[in-house]
Amino acid sequence: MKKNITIYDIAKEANVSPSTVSRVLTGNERVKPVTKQKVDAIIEKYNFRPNSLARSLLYKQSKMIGIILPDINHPFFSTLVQKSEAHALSLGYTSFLCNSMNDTDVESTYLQNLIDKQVDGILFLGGRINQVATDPKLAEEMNRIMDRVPVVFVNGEMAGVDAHVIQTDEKEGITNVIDLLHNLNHQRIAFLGGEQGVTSREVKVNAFKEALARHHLPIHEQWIMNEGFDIESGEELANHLLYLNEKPTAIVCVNDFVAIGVIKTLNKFGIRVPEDISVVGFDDIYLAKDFPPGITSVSQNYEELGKTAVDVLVKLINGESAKKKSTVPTKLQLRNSCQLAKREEVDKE
Amino acid sequence: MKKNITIYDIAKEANVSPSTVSRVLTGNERVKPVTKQKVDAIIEKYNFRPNSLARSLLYKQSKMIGIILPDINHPFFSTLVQKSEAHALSLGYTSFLCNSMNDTDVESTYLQNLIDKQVDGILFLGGRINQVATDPKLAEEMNRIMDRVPVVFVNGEMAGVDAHVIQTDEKEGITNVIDLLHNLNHQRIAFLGGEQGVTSREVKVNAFKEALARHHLPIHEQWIMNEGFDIESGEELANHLLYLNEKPTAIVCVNDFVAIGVIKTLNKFGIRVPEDISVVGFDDIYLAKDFPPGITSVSQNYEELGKTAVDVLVKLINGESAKKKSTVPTKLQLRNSCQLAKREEVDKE
DNA sequence: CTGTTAGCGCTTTCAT
DNA sequence: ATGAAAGCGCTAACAG
Repeated sequence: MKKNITIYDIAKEANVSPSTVSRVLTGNERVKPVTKQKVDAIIEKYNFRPNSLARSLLYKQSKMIGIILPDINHPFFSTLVQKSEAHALSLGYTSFLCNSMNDTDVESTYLQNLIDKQVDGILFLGGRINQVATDPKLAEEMNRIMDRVPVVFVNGEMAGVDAHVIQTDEKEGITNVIDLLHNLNHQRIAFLGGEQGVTSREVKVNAFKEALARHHLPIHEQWIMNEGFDIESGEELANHLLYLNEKPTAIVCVNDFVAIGVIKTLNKFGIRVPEDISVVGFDDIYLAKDFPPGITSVSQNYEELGKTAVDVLVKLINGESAKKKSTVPTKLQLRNSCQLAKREEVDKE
Repeated sequence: MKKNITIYDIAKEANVSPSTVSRVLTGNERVKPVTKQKVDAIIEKYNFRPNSLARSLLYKQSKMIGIILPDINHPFFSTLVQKSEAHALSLGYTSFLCNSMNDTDVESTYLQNLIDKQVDGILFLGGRINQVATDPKLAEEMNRIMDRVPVVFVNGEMAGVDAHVIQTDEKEGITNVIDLLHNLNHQRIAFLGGEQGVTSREVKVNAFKEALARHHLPIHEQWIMNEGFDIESGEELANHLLYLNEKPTAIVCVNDFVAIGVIKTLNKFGIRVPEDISVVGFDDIYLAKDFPPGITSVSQNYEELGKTAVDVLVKLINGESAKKKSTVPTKLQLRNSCQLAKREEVDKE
């Protein structure tokens, strides 16, 4: 391994002082063209690059941001993170991606680590900021972190933590779904998936009930079931649903994974989607269009969500003020998993 | 934002010298218990953490590694990266995840960036190390990088670059697949997907042909088609296949995404999987078991692949020697997308 | 236009 | 057991 070359080495070989090399490097101050060329040649020759750690130490900014997320394997997060990372890079920031696997201890470890590494700011997704009931210990920790660097929450909040927030308009998304189903004459609608106490479920359930009420549709509490956010949860919940003797004509799912699980189970029992039951998902992950029959889903505006989050964070880093709460609209993506309610089903009600 | 607190602040408040605080921090040298307690109390009080940039500057190691990957949205990579990141963390290394989106320019940018940030080592996946024909410019760049920090390639190689390599035994995987299909009496087998010139396809195609030959099965060149690695490619290729008047009884796909696309198209034309045509994928992404009818696939040993890669990298970082080339075995995951070839098809041959 | 100097925050000899 | 001083690589005054 080559010895680490420094501006001193360059300076010596060019017969100039380190400051001159530094000036050439930063371009902040004038250097005589001849000198500059000489220095540039040697830099080129050794393929020299300034140590950005040393710079960061001096500038007191590292041009690094941390992104804490609960699961990189989930298409929602991987897509969002990819957009965020790309935008951050275009702004000169390198990202530390930190996979917490939804474990608050891991989150804490990473938060600490990011602070130690002197990141300029942190983007926080999922995990502790998604709990309806905030753990005061975790909030307190969050606040201590925020004393040191700006933090932006994406799709979450914490009681007692006054962070900037970027949010998908989940309520709007679900409302549109119910409007659609209502227009398709569905009257018996279920909501499946998510975990109790996790906001991204609670917000949706509330919007769901509100929209049903507005359309004077019945709310069957036994059709509102939670379990988790993954495919297996969808399978299990659909199983439960099929035990009941009254069955819905449409199922709204907390996300596309759950929708996939639900469709799998329904199909297993010979129930066709959408002919017998309509199913709607949320997130519009890239699979939604490929999983048969093509899942109607609420599309998150990943690009805008990620971009906005990074923009707000960078503003805060630069000491500028930013909107405390930004909401990003959704878009209903129509596919084949929904259709008009069957006539006889409508008559039943 | 709180002023950045340093060991000097701690030292002053504790009436000791900065060196003493440092000693308490590192624990490398003895400090009188009373003094230590006093210092610890103040550290606690201010929630002080040493600036790891300053440390890195001194120690000449940053405890950061870079991971360059082509697409974080692809389950193969997201799973692998997650395993690698977790293992690295357990070894005290924080990871920079760098999404190149398969763009060699972006790769170069990131490589540079990682060097600047003084990472201790780099894990390289996909992209330029997956080309059968290595671009000399890119190889040269790679070599310059390797002069500075250790680099480990995962599932790839570059002509003229003498890097350590961790590889999935793709040949073994495909060979097992053909053995399976042969045992199921398939004689007419196609290979779909991948891009010409990309090793992870070429290796598989070669293994495919070799295995067919070994079983004295015919190789139909028109059934070996490439296009890409995504779902759309699978759909398109299946379309092409259906134009031909001779059709295979089984299709081996370069990966699970292609298999999903193939199944989608076959189903669209009323061809059932596995009743009419058997399909096999590769990677065993988490969807393989969920996409109907459940895709038989070659499972990559993500855990071991990631762990081995990180272990080798860390060895190199520590100046230890490591095996130049490690191969990780695969495991055939049987599901429902393959079955015995239909009798009449067998007779046809 | 360029060199000298000090200092970012930390650790580590070398003294005491 | 502890303090003083030097230095990691770099840049920004301050001189000249």
